[in-house]
Amino acid sequence: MVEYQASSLDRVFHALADPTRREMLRHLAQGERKVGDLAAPFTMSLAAASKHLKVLEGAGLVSRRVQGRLHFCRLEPGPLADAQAWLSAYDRFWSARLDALQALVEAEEAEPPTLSSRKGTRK
Amino acid sequence: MVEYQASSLDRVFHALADPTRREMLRHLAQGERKVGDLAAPFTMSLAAASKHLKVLEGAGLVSRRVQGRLHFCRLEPGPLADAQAWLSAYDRFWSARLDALQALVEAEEAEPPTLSSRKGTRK
DNA sequence: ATAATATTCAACTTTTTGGTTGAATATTAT
DNA sequence: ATAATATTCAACCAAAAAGTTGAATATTAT
Repeated sequence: MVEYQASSLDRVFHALADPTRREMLRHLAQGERKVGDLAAPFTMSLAAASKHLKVLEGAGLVSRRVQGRLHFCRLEPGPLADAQAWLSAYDRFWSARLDALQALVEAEEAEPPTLSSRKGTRK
Repeated sequence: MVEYQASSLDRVFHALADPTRREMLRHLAQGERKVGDLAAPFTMSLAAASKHLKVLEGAGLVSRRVQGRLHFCRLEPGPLADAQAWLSAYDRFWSARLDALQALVEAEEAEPPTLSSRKGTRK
């Protein structure tokens, strides 16, 4: 292994690979939340939830503002945009796939099925 | 932990969280590749690279066609689209951020900064 | 000052991950 | 038949991840 340092994308995708953390982000999308509020929906201990939050922070997906004993977390969307940018390099693949499907459908619409047409009759 | 089964998104994001695997996808974006060709750029053993491929397959990101002793891998873009769909739920956050920036820039272009200009002037 | 609340920290456990090596399997070439 | 090639499999190892519990810290309320 000996990976001296995980890249930013490594950390972001890793952070997103856990359902607890994705759920936390979903809540944060509604606005700022206290650590305790973010932890509440889960059955795990508060310490465990706190660790998940640290992973999200480590990936830059969450920032925190401490006010007294309360820690308010907020969503930081930048790294999500980075992930999306990486994925968008592959857009052409599924758009190509969809284009092919659509072309098929349109061809069928233009030329309605006859007795000789094979299994593609829809609607 | 006790996670009885990882969800599809879990597997996809996990697969993307490793730079070796992302690099393999990048090569696969050029077209079909043999296992050996995919492994070649890396210093790790072939067995290790083969395991990475299995993770990609497990996430549905790669399929394989065996022809004699050659295994040809191809990119399966569907799960990437799923990941992108999940991320797109957060589009509004960074677009909001960018809109704010753009508004600032446009405001500066329209009305060049003066001594009295504050930061909130829009359109 | 004491108690309650919000959160982290430290130590520990179990599972998963990412890597190794050597042997096994299957296919193709000589 | 033998050798070379392409790939996986199995056993193992070390490090990281995900969880636990109990103690520590800091803040607010009584």
